[in-house]
Amino acid sequence: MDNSKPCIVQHDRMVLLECGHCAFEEAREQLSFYAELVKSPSSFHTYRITPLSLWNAAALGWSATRVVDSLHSMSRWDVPLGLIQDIRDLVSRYGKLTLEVDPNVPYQLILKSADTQLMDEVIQRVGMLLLGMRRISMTEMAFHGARRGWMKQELTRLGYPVIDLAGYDDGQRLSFSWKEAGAKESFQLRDYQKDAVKAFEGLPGSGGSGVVVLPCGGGKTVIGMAVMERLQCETLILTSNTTSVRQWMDEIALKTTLVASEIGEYSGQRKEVKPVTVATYQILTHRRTKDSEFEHMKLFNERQWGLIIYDEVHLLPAPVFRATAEIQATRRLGLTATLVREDGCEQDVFSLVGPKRYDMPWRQLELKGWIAKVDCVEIRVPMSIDLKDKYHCAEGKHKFRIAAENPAKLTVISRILQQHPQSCVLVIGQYLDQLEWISASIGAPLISGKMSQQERNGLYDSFRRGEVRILVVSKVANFAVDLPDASVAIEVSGSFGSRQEEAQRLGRILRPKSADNRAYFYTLVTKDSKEEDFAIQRQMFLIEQGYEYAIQVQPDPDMLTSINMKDRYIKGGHILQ
DNA sequence: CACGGTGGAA
DNA sequence: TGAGCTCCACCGTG
Repeated sequence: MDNSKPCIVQHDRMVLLECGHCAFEEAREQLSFYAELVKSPSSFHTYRITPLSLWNAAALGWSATRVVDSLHSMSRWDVPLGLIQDIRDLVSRYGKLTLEVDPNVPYQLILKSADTQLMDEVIQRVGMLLLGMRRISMTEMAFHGARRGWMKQELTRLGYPVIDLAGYDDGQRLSFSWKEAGAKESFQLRDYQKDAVKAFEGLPGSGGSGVVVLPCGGGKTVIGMAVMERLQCETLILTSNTTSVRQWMDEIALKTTLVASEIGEYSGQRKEVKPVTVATYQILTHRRTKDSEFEHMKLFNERQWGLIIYDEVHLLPAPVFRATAEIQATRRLGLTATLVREDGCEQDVFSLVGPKRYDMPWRQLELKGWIAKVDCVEIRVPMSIDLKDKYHCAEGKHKFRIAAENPAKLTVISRILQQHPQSCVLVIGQYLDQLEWISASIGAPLISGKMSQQERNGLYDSFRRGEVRILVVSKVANFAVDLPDASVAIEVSGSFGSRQEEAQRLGRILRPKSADNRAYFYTLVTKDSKEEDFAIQRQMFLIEQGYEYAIQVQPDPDMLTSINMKDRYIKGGHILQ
């Protein structure tokens, strides 16, 4: 055993990383390339090496040897031989199969592999299902190009992801450029943004489809536009909501020579199809009734798109995968801050949009000063004795809510507000009752989905101007792209364990700060309740990105204090000005 | 036809 | 494990 090493590598593909070890940071960085974090109890982070995590590494150019060497250099004991073999096997599978066009038969593709045994297996496994597929030699199989996406999906499921070299249609040409240097709007791509664009383009023949992972505030729209600018073609942009649709349109009009008449909005309100069209996912998947057809999917074929951009690709809904399978000859760029999905469709993103081409760890952007340095604190707030009784008597499904709405959280909120007397603060939560109560108690306005868009905008503006220092916000914070930036966020409750949600919320305070470039993220969790477990699950993604949550445990309650507090509220008095 | 409100879907 | 929010289509108004 070698205690100078931070990891324990197990034969079941799990890797335990000791927190607080002096080589922790470096090991975390290495693991982030080829493993995914699955658990993070206090003393050891648990990573899992999965086929998909290895294939994404392979797509970034990692060899099996490099993965094994990396593990070996961090492992306390010898890396299990079985695991080494697994890694060699899995990594080698990536690219055993390639997809190319048949130079002789139009619309025909050829699946190739030097491994004839593998070819036999593929024929056996997918051959029956696919009409018109035929073997043309020991190492080659031909099929119709319309099945390209379907084939890639099947082969990934089979465990042999194919490298797609069949190329792309360039689509209708569209000439434009960045607004010229010297103009007021001119700007420079940051180095990492240039790298991301280059990584997406790949070497000639490869690239042209895949995912770029960047934190909130990393400039994803800029990367999308930069890819468009390189390709000079008509482009379809899909994104999550109408505000984001307008943002894309505004950004494009502002930074490029494209003019408004060339940029269309395809949403519930407008149905424009122009050389650059921005649409919501929701309109594509909209159906009048449960089993009528998707009437807007035709958008994919309404023009000769040369590029499709999937903004927030982690939200891509299942029916859009199906449509995506049919347009594999079109270049595809996925953009996201968190490639993790809670529904296990990572594999479909991988096979249909493409592998991860670029990933910038959040902490590296922080070091360079592109985003704020954030202190994350988890505060464990005990329940009063009354509440403990209520909690233990409640049925399973009510327990979580009782814990989440623990009124003792209010004292902590007040204390935090006092600690940051000058800062702009967002109080973010899940339950409207709780938020209304908090809003009334601290005398700060509440923004929820009930509030009209106009009223929201008014409050956003006051907040931006500094007239309102504290905003209480519901789940609107998860969606509202126009919510102003703050430097302190207090999460008072959250949903079961959505890693995405936590990332979104942290993203609200990541924009660089003028003075010391620091921000604070507090998450309030009721001690000894189910909420603790969900909090851990939520935090997973950010821990994977290298954030650490300092844990503060509040002393057990003085029962009188919390009763007093409730009385004061009921009498309508504000606890804090 | 521009609205605001309602109900269904995810 | 479920509450909350958004988006879309429809249907009234004036």
